[in-house]
Amino acid sequence: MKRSKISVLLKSKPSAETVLIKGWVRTRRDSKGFSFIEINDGSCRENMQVIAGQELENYADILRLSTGSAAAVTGRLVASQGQGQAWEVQATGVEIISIAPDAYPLQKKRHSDEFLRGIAHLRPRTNKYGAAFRIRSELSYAIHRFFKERGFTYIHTPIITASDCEGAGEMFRVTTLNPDNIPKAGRSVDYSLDFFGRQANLTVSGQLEAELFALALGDVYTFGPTFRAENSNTRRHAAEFWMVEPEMAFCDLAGDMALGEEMVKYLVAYVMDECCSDLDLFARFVDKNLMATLENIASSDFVRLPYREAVDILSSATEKFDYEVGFGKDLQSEHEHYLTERHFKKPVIVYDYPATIKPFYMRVNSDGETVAAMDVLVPSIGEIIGGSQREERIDVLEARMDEAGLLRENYWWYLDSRRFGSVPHSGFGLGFERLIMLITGISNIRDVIPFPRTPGSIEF
RNA sequence: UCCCCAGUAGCUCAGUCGGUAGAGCAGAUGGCUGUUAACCAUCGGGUCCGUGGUUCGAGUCCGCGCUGGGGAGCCA
Repeated sequence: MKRSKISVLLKSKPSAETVLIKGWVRTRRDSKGFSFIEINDGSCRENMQVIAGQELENYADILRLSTGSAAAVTGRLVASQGQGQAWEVQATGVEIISIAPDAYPLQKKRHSDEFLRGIAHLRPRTNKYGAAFRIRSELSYAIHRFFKERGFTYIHTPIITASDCEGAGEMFRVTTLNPDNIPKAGRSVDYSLDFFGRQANLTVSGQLEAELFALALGDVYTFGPTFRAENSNTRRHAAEFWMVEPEMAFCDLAGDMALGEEMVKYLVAYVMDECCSDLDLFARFVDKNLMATLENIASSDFVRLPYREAVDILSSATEKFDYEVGFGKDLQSEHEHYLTERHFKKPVIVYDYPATIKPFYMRVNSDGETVAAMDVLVPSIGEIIGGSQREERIDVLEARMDEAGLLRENYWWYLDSRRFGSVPHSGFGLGFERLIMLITGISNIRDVIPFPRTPGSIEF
């Protein structure tokens, strides 16, 4: 018989038909003459309650099924006589696939996130992490669907790159040179002997490559891993994370902001519609205000706030800040929190930042001192999207590169895109893990990545 | 990288003024019951993170280190 997923069985109609389920024992409760076994197969948060009677020939063995053990159960799917679940399986056969010894670290009680991080190979077997990673999967699908519905083309930009993308952060080196015997050309490393014949790194952004494809295919996006070797030790940073980067030809900053807002709302609404059961777990046990927060995001208009006005608001706030506010200074975490959580109480898009604090590729505004940049700030998480209209005028772009100390010859291909058929275009980067944090209420990025990489931590 | 906090049973934690180790859950055994974080009883269970020091005596106080967490910076 073909095995049925519990998620499918729970949605089916009563038929008393014989089914086969396979999964892991979450808990077992014995009664006189029979035993209740809760089986979870990972297809959904809910367990299937199995009734195993003493008439089963291996009943003595069934009583040894401990939490974490694996079993295959054949039986009739019937309406449950008890409270708490609609369905149950009256077992006609229980095959014990494997018994988990007492040393199994997961118990049928709440564990701390810190403890579970230490057993990242087992934590997806818990309700909370199973739900988190199912939502992560659903969100990935929703991202592709969002762009598909809008005619975007999915681009795979390179993971290994030679461009040091305007110093978006420290980069991981990619090399096949022997660290114990590095070839030198004079005092510096002779990269001509390295695999690619020059210095290579893991990508910190697919943006520059995505721009080239936007200027060919119109609307494109990337969705893949990104690497930052920054020594960041916070609940919002990881060395390896996933980023979504749409890039649109013939699009200005207003269109960029509109897409960012539309996308965040779409994804929030998607999970609210499609992941009710998993989301409910987070709303009940992780963040009591989660549903109100999500409804607020899905239904309210995001504030559009020029950087200058943000500075004015912060300057006249009665709140005391540790960091000074002023034109030319970047907004600090405390400022973002104030704007989204206390002043506006909803997502805020700050735009038109001073050119001095933004990278070379952002389009210089007519005032000459600001650039067409925008950050989408959300309560609790802070910056979830950073984007801009790109500088399409080659003379301005080259001047900005010179100011930033970047060598034009290293970006000849990027500059070519402005030389041949350049058009206004815009894009942004959305931190995928931060989005999951926003939607689930999970407060640490290490808990929304299956096997997180952070400074000093790469066990799994 | 900086600042702060924590580390005690398999897990979550308590441990008073410095006086020699506790609870709940988990486990084992028995009982009861269409149960549902099942329940009741009994039992077993400790390198108090490591190291050095103060003291008659350190889980407790002090130094150093390790690990984890929170905040900041950087950013998504």
